[in-house]
Amino acid sequence: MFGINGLLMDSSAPNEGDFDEKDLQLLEHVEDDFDKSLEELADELDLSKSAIHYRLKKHRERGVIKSVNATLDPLAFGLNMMVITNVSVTHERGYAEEIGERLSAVKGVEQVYYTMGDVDFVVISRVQNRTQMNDLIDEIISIDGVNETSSQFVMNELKTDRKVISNMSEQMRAGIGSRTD
Amino acid sequence: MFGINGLLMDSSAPNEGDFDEKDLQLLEHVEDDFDKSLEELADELDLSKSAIHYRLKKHRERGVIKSVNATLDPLAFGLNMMVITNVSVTHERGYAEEIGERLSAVKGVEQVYYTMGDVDFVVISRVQNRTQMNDLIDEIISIDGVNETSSQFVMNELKTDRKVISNMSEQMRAGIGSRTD
DNA sequence: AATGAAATCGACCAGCA
DNA sequence: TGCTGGTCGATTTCATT
Repeated sequence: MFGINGLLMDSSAPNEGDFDEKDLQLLEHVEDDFDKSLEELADELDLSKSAIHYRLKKHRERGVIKSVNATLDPLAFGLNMMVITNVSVTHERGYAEEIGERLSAVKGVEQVYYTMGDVDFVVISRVQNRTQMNDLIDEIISIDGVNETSSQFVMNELKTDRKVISNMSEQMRAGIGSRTD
Repeated sequence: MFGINGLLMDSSAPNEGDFDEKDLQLLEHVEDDFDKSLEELADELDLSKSAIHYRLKKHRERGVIKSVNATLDPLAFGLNMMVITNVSVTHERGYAEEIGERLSAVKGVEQVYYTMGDVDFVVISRVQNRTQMNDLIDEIISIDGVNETSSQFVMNELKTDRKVISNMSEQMRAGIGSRTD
């Protein structure tokens, strides 16, 4: 269950790459901004409006486009403090998954990663003030199996975007579909 | 026009909260799924289609909704390895910002945080294979001013969503607008 | 996989509470 | 300021190639 690739390659079918350059351009565009009209996209990519629509639909059906979401400004809700917490747990195997779920359920927690090495989980959270930060860390510590935590306060979010495609190098773009690991 | 708060309410203004319960519900919905039709949203929130449209437009104009984006599946592009890298830098102040920019520009890097404490940057990256992972870490090390790095391989992404609103506790929801830190 | 026509949906406006 | 109802234009869908 916890194989190296096991959890990353699960259920929702790892869609093998089958993209031409137009697809990558299109996906890069909509990843960055889904408000663009079909016409704009059609012009930029030199395709007909219908073709754009057809491709988008296909990518949705195949799960390449998982969803379309509004991106909200956390500051608009007073969420101006961010913390990165390293969590180590007591190694009674089997509990890891449950602890991960518990961590994910803590209010204010935004990201949870299970990692190899001495630190077991990396938890990224967002809160409004110091009181909430203390409460959040207390809640994490109180989870059964959590051994030790150490937190770093984020002073500046330099990059937070999830732009999968524009983050890729040329090499990565070339490597789509090929499995050379 | 420019009252007591005038200067605080300017242009790029961290938008002070001014949300009723309907706003929060609406924003929670569109943050989770922007594909819902105005009609669906109108039904769920007991408002007219026009009212939903009106509110969404307002939130956009105020920057509460920063953008609308397609969320892509990284696995569809073979990006099935994730690394969290702690980067410490030589403390010649003033360089930090430039180093942050350089880190952000490295292909494959998804998130960069500048933190307090002994570790200076936390960098989260996504690559397709071990070769790319090594290349990426080499590139980070080669950045001028970077002192030391230590990386953790991510075995499982338990939570990666940026659902600002659904991640908030009741206390946080109540705390919108009030500044009690 | 792409097209064009027909049905559906969202954007905008003037007016109103 | 927030909302309504109606109109117009854009988008989605579908039958065809």
